[in-house]
Amino acid sequence: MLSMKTRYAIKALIALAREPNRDPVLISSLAEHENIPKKFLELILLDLKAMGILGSRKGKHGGYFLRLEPGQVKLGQVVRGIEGPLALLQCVSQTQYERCADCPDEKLCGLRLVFKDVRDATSKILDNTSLSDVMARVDREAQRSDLMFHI
Amino acid sequence: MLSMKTRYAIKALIALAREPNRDPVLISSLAEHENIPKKFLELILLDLKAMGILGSRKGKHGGYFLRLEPGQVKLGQVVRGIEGPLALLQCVSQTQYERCADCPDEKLCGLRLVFKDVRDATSKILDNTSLSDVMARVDREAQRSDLMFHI
DNA sequence: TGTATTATCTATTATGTCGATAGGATAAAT
DNA sequence: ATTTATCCTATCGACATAATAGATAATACA
Repeated sequence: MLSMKTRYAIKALIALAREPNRDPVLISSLAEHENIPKKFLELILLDLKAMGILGSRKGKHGGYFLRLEPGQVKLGQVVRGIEGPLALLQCVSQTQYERCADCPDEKLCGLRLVFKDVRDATSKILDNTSLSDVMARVDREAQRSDLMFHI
Repeated sequence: MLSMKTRYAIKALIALAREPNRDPVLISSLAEHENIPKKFLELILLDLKAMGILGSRKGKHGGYFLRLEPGQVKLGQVVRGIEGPLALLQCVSQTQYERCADCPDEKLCGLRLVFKDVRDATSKILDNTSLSDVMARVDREAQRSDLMFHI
């Protein structure tokens, strides 16, 4: 299961991606609109800034803003940065590989073979889905249900 | 990441699936061969028994044995039973669906749309991979590396 | 019947992570 | 200088994880 932290992170990013002029958005306003505890959100945004995804400005007219194009920010990067590796086993992680302590022969580990497939499938999706993809899907869905409503 | 418990469970199941005559295997022998803390393994096997996958016999000549055909035991079932839902979000879980507390409109949640795809991809793999599939892949891999050795 | 053998049950422990909060330090604008 | 905001460090309680301990119940066999 994804942690709250990761979910908040993605929600915040999508909200910031929807901001028209890349104007800085206040933490408090973001927290309020997205229903995220403010103090918790502070830490999350700080992380996202450290990852190079967000920029910030202090003082009046300050806040957080997207530093990259929404199409450039992939969910895979965000999840890895906040949550940790996508893989379900360390020994199949690309970014955080680590040998299993007790594994006698990694080549012959059945779990590893299967969960490598799982990881590949997961990263294939998350590394090819950007913030704009997510927004586009939501918008399409919104349009669809709006159409349904008018029948 | 998968918990140790789940990893131990799958390893134990594969070991039991390799047992030729479905003879009961001692917890202690299983624990030793698979490098699993014995007392911990006890609890795991108990769970697998409750799930109907294993049977057991007490006393002399007792132990645990597979109750189903290795081809019938899917990794998806095992992971769900020990670890919990495959989905990364409750709101896309088939077996443990639960609405997100704060979500204003589930239909229009971008996360949900993406992580439903991830769940589908994951369960497509794990629900179609049985213990015999895992064994077969390992055996094939063993043969391959054995061949390499003899060149 | 008795005894060794083995799984079963219940409780407990240590350690760590998660979600969240608190309070002050720092930087920018006016 | 003062206000406005992010930035930083520390801390909290609740829960999960990985493992251990010890007593109980069932079975085989002599």
